[in-house]
Amino acid sequence: MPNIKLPDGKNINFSKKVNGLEIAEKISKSLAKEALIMSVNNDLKDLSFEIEKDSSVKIFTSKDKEGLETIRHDTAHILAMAVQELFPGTQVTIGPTIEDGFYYDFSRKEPFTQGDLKKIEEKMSEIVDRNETTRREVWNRDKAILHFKKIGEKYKSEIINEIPEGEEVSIYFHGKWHDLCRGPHLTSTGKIGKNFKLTKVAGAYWRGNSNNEMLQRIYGTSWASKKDLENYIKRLEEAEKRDHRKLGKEMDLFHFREESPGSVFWHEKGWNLFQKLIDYMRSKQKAAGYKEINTPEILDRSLWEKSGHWEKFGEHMYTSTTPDDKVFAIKPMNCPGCVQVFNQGLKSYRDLPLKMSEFGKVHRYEPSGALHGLLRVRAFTQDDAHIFCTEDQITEESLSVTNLILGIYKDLGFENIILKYSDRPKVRVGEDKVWDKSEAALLKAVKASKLEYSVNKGEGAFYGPKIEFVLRDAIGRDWQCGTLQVDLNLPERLGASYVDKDGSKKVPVMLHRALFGSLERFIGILIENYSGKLPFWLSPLQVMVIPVSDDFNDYAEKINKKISDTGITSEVDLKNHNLNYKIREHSMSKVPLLLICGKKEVDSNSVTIRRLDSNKQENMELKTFLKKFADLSKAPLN
RNA sequence: GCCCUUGUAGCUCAGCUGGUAGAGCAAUUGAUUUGUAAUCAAUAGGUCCGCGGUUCGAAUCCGUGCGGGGGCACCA
Repeated sequence: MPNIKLPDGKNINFSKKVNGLEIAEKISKSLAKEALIMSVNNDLKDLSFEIEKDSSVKIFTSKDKEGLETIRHDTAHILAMAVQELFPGTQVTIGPTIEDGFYYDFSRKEPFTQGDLKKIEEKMSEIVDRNETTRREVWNRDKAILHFKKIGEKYKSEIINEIPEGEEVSIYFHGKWHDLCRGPHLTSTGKIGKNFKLTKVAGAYWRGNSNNEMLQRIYGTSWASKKDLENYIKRLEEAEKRDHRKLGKEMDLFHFREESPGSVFWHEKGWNLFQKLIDYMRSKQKAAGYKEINTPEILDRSLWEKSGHWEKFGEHMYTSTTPDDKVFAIKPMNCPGCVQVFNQGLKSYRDLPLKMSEFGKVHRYEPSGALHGLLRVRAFTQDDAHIFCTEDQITEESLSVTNLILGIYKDLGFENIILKYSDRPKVRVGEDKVWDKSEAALLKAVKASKLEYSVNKGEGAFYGPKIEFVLRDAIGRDWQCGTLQVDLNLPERLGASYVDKDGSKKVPVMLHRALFGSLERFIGILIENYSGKLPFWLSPLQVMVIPVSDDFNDYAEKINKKISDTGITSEVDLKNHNLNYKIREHSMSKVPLLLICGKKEVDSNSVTIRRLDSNKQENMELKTFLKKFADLSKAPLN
């Protein structure tokens, strides 16, 4: 006689054991129709699960996260089913849900082609139409292992083998097809609907380990309604439109070429943007008490051995042998060079905290498959700094770094920031006592920032705990940018010391910090965030002056000169094209302000502004224009 | 690095099953003198990514190297 408690507090009594569907029917006809799965005392269960004891039950539909996830999970099953019907001999492995969709990994000799995806999709639709009933069975472990071995599913039997003793081995049947699965699942294949799409095929290592066999992964997406699916596809298209590689080309900012994969060839405009960012940060850092330095790009092998990079980082380092057989490495990080600057001359406790910044270009030999436009390169410029301080100064210095970073992100249009705090990993250097102290100091700074943060246990660097700054862009994507790391290792390794109050030599604590991490990467993020429509002050070309016809070329050149003289980056377009053509061309290359001049403007010594993405015309006197935009064209420094 | 995929004019792309390449835009020249997102015409432009092979003949087929893209692994 189970008494079922519903989320709204109501109770329903049943005279005998009852399943989810029956409960839903009792609540309402429409709920029964839409019900997908349920939770019984907070455990997700199939609707067919029979409840014998008093329980709290919640029914989920496609409007709930749980419902949608189950739809995706079922779609993954149906994908596997379709693949095995079409391509007998293909082995199944795992098929979880992921953000916005699902995937399934298969083992099969022949690769799946794009054409196969179409066929598989059709087969999936067919399976949905067949509306095969789902049945759950609990099997004995050994029987299950034997069974999957016998039918040639060695990956499945391997998985079952690793299910802890005592845990149920549940097998889900959709018609005849069956798979080991934890569940829960929908009552039949018809329930998933047809709002799915297979998106791509890719390779993936079995169990995510690069020593293992490479499987074939099919990605897909599945939604509660056709509209949701369409919206998702629109979202992908929107992201594609913002692709910085495409916009970089269109805006003439940079390019890549074969001779130096993963290294940027900056064009005039891109380099202008790059320099603007550096100038801006330079001012901000100066105001925050940093001293900018610069250290060699190429340093002797012995330094890298001492710092530990040779051993820990060697496979990512470019090296160079001179004609007289000396071995140098091109720096992959700036820290050793910076410590050497600290080491030059005696340092006193009075010098601490000593903050040294460096826009250092580093080279790292990244695996070819990792390269991705500006976002993952082999040569990049870090907005790096190292703060030498005492243990007692860690919290205060971390806070001041956090404030600096947040201010800068805000100026650049990012206000949605999350912190990730990582503490000691298993393999590490330094005494636990020192770790205790530095972790506490760093965490205190994290809390004081009042930002949302997550703790990543054991994810810190081997030399110290760290904070990472993650920013969320205009279309909701997260990018990890800044970082702040406590280093309990390097200063000692490289023999850094200062003279304390009592005259004794002490080893300073070093904080590594980067604001964006990589200028190259950050520019990529900026472009995508703004769809190339950068804020006025960052635009590499701020103004394009366009005469209505040749007759006004002189006037156009004259005002272009005046505008340029105020520090605004301006050009004039005297090409033999009509006005419409020029407006289109410069709009597409994302120039924020177009100044049109013709007879009207000459007569009144004025300009007519057309802003990017607006077809309104604003006429104003040249004087007014200069006054209004000269300041806006500069970095927002207080 | 691994799997799949891809590489044709400055850019975007066409070129079926092998017969030494084509469009649009851009460029150049000329005409046009334009008032808010493509004026018209002519001209020029190519080691079809590199190397090797099959073939009478290769942009096309095969091998290999390099680069790009999508993932996986990596992001110390």
